[in-house]
Amino acid sequence: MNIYQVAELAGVSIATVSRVMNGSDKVSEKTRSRVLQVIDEVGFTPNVFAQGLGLNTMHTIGILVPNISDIYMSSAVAYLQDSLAKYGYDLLLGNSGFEQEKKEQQTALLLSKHVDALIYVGSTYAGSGKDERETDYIRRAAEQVPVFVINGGVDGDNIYSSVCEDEAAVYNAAKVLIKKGCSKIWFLTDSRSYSAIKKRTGYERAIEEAGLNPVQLHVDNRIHKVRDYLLQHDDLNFDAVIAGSDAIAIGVMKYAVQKGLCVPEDIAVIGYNNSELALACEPELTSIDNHTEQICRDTVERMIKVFEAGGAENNIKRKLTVPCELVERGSS
Amino acid sequence: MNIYQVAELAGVSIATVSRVMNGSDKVSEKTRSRVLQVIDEVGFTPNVFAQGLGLNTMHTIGILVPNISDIYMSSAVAYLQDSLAKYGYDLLLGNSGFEQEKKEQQTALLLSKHVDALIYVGSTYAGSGKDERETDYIRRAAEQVPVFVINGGVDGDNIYSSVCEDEAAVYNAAKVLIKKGCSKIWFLTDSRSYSAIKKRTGYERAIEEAGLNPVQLHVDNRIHKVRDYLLQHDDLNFDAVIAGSDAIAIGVMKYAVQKGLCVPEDIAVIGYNNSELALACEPELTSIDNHTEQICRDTVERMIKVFEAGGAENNIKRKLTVPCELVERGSS
DNA sequence: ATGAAAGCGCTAACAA
DNA sequence: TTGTTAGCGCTTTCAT
Repeated sequence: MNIYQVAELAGVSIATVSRVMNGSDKVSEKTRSRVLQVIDEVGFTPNVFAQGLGLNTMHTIGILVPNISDIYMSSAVAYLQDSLAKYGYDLLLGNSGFEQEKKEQQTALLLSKHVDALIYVGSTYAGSGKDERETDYIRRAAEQVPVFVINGGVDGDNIYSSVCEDEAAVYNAAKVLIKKGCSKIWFLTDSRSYSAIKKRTGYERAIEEAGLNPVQLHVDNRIHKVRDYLLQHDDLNFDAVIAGSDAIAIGVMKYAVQKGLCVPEDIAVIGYNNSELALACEPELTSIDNHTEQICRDTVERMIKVFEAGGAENNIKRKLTVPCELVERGSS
Repeated sequence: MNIYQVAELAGVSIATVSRVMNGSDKVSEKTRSRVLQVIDEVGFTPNVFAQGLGLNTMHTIGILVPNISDIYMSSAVAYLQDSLAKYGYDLLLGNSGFEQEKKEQQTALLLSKHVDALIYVGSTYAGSGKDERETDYIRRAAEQVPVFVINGGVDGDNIYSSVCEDEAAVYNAAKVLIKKGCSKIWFLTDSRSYSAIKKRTGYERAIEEAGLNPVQLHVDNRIHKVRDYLLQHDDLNFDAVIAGSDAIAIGVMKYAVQKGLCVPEDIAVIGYNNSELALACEPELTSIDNHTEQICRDTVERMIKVFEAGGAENNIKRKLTVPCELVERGSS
């Protein structure tokens, strides 16, 4: 069923049908209702390809995540999907992994589908901050469509980012541990991304201010991997750990169990993301919540505004900063 | 950059460029390499809308999940995405929730984007099994594109489903508990879907065979909700629980902690899905693994076969049955 | 092996 | 208010 057949049945031209479909006000009530009647009867839906070919949009947003099975990413996608649906946008999903090449490749792929905007979820897309060229592909993408980066700062025209105050969050978390009397506080992370660096900076600042010694370990973001890694080293002597994710934090708790140590008495543990995992362990995990839901919803709101501005000069904020919150539970 | 400009630069007609892009063998080596050269230089990518308009496909698969932030669904999506990418397919994602109306609506939406196939993830799409009409919208969708249901059996033309042997899995799990001496084994679930019913059937069969008394509770799929629900009732007397999900199982463990009961000595617990949550708790959770990864990969393989058959009569299995596996850990 | 041209279904500019 | 028509960029059939 296409627009020609509908036009025929309604006894009007295709232009009129198109007008009705697009809610033009230059159609008489009579005609409109007749056309709507036919549309309804035959169940006509416009062909999105034909629409897209002319308008060069399909009301679809491309979303890139490094790993959709990560509980943090998948919640973000859920929030985005929910917000986008309210504005009638669909979601084309890419899973890019953490490698530069795949990120670029997936970006090209989404762009080739003519998405209306691109949303990158995760600080991995902001690169390590060492080399500007790491994020060049994002700037290139931004030449075609507005780009949004969730939880990562990328500079450039047509790029809008939201970052959470990871540095302050970890700084505060470390302070809390110090105040509780911990003196050998270690920092465990799985990533060398932009946000991982900010976290570390906050960590080091707090530790050094207190005249303590910062120790950082690099581990996999998997519960058992972390536990096993720690068990293999017998030169460990920390009395607290701040982790770059909840899974890592729980890995530390597993290590404690094996060693017969108590959390938080012998080892205090603080995780990151405040995911469902934080509620699963015992004691439950103190975790830094970076307000993903709010960031996602704000991002969609900004996106709509950018669309409305239509590429014109606008005063929409390029960089949004969102505070984190330390959710204290039994592990600290 | 479009095909006309490429043709111009290469000094050939658009037909030839099109042939080169599509790997036709009716192009001389000379011409081919000249065209490829130009394509590469100018970075030409064919417009997918124009392609789609003619061919009515965009090499995109629609995936529907009830809740992408659920760890089980998001892993499934990750596996699907990964397998699909190998065949050059992208993924249009819909989050439908559990309500009939939204499911139908999202289905229509994905179909309107002319996806090449539809994949439903989760037994919720198989309905409760009480009323055939609940799944009519799936059969209607299948008139347009091949439909695949992961973890749910739906009958109909052009519909391919994979179900795991939930009944046998729960039956065996219950047997294991009985053998360990448990006599008050309860079943907790959050769902009334097809697979929930199969699980219950397996549970009841094992319990009744042993001359015991089946008790089923209906709860939310949230750790703390389950714990609080149980805490509010003081007429509970179970010595084992089989749960419809890992989150529910962990909720039970939380209840045990509050009550000062030991797992598995006082209460043995078995979860479902073998997700990351099962590793986060202490003791770690015995859980039924329904081999999502394998199901997802098989589904994609079957999809490709269906495409190759091109709607012709084929002997591709309509219903795939996959066994589950009880992964025993400390909680049972 | 290559080119010309029709057609895919829609939107929007222009005419009436 | 309504209709006519020219694109949008590609694939494919039919000539050559």
